[in-house]
Amino acid sequence: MAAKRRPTIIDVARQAGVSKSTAARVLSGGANVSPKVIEAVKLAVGELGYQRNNLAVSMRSGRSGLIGIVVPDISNPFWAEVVRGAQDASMKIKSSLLIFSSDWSLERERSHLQALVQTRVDGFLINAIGDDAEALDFANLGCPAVLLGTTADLYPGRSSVGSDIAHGVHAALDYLGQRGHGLPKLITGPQRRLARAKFVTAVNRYFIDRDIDPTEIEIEDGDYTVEGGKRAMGRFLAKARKGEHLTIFAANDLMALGAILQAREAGLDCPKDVSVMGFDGIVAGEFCVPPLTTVAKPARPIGEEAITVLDAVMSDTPDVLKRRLPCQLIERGSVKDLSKPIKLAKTG
Amino acid sequence: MAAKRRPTIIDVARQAGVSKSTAARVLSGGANVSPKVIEAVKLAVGELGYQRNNLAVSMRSGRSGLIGIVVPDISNPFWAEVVRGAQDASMKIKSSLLIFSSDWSLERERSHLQALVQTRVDGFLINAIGDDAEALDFANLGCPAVLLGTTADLYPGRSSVGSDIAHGVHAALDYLGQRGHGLPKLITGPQRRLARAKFVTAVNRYFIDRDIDPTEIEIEDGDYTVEGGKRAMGRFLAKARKGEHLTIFAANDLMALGAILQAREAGLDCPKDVSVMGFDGIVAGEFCVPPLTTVAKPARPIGEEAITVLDAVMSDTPDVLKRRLPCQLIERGSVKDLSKPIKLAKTG
DNA sequence: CCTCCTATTGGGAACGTTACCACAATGATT
DNA sequence: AATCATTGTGGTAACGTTCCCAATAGGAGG
Repeated sequence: MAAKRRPTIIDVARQAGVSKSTAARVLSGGANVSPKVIEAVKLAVGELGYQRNNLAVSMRSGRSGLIGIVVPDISNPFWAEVVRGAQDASMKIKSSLLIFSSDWSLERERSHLQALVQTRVDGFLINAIGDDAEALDFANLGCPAVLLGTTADLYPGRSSVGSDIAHGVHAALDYLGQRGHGLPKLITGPQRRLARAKFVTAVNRYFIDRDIDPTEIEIEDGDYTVEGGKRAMGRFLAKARKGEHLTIFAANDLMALGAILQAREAGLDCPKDVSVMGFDGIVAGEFCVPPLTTVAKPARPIGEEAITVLDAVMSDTPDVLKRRLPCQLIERGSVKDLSKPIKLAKTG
Repeated sequence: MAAKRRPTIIDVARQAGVSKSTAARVLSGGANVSPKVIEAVKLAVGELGYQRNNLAVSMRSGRSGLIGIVVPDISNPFWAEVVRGAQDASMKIKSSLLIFSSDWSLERERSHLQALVQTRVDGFLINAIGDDAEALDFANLGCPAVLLGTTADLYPGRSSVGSDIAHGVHAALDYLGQRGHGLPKLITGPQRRLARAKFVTAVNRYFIDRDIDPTEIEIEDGDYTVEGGKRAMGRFLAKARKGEHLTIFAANDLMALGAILQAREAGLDCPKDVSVMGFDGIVAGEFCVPPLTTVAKPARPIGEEAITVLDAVMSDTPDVLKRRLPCQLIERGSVKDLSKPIKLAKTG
């Protein structure tokens, strides 16, 4: 088939009987155009079905209206939510979102970054994979960037938006304390990672600030999966005293879910025999039994705020903005109330 | 700060002491270039940190390397998974993905579509919102498109990729039959929507093909949310006979989850008193109690396949491809096995 | 020595848009 | 009546790339 060429502004101008300068003026809503010309051009646009070629505009203006976002995995509900927030916010600044999943691979991350630069995005959001030495060097990219999440602290010169983990941990531990729980046992992420260090540090700090020695806190490592949570819980159960009420604080919801499942398999009931506090706020926690009490990270607001900050960075604001959005405790049903001093047979 | 301009191929050429034509030849790996020139140009590229400007390439070549995808909501786990599949597949054809959420709004859909056309995407994937009269007219867009999901049938001239709902319904009903269940009660989506019609039709067809009259099947409408599922289940429970084992087949997992929760609130146990079959395969169903038996739509393969088909369409293949990917039954724990105590007598 | 062929290189146009400048026509001001 | 500002319009360059064509050099063959 003939696959007829898309009409350009020149076609519009010819159809309207004016020069392309004049047509461009009409299209950009510029002043100083006679009413009859405006009408003629708009008519021509309608007849031809003219659609502005943003590629040409981008090249000419040096602004592509494209924003990149690189997350570990877009199919992960948390990151999907972040992307959603970013998308909503970028629509407001008339930009489109280009997404990439790095799959926690440094190599992919690098390749995505190159693609972004070559596409001439106006800026990008990224959850950087590299944790320390591997940390990627953004500086020479010469492109506005805002970091997402915890690893942002490794790049002091870059703006970032993440959740306030210390605040979330604080809220969770406050809640556990109110409900009469002592030192919780932690199920964390893999060792030697910044995310884990931040979580553990926040817990320790909380107790130190209250003159409580946190060194006795038991920790088992997971890998942020349900299976990892089950295994960690299995280890806790193996060394637990008979009849002891276990209080678990998991570093993410999937591991918390695993802990609950593992307890059930061991014949223990949550929240009667075991209390579990999660960290994330994924939807799955809403429907499990018992529904998971957790600390929700503000995923969507993180995405929105990141775009706002990026917009500021793109408008060559020189200062570095580091935003930490507060987490929110979501009380559901996986933590028992032990605060009643009298031992009683509660309605389970 | 000076914000120095990004180097162009002209800068590279100057640095290497050759013309831009020659530099371009080297960069495109073209033949007929002397070895020393190749080396000089590559050196210059390294020194200057030259990155090809894809905007210019796109304009010149008429191919942007951009693919759009419009889904109802990227934060919905199902669609996130589809997007992930599309992303992986588009990487293989060296394209980047531009995402948009339509939020089931026709107006937004239209605006996104315009943005896509103006960005000069090479093609796009879309889960069209319009169900009938509202159906969007893609034809005049003059841009390769592949439709995602059930509404694709409304556009006979367009290629599409979706799940084989009839196949999934078939698998689910086969399973229920094997486990000794009779006619299930249906919790469907809102009336007067194509998706609902497809679901109900598939159920009816299944029974008619087996000489079973499906007209007695009870249906309650939901809205694809947990709350909607709970309300629908509440209505079923209100009219259920005492001691009757209820067999529920929900048109999506969230409503199935709602049904389970509602049953529990009514003091009924799933799967002892109530059996629930879902449809979707979302992760939340994996961790609820009981874990949800469901039919998983092949979300990621749909995304991948859609890009493959789009690639074919973009290479001006004239034929229309309509792909239906098979669903997969995921047996977990929400359907009771009634086949042992009761001998099923075939009616008809 | 002249011609032809090949290998290598440079020049220029084109993709579609916008911004700037120049120009003409009109009306207002001196 | 001459000058000036205002309004409307058209021409052209530039963004960065690739592709086509022309041009040059050197060597081979007559």
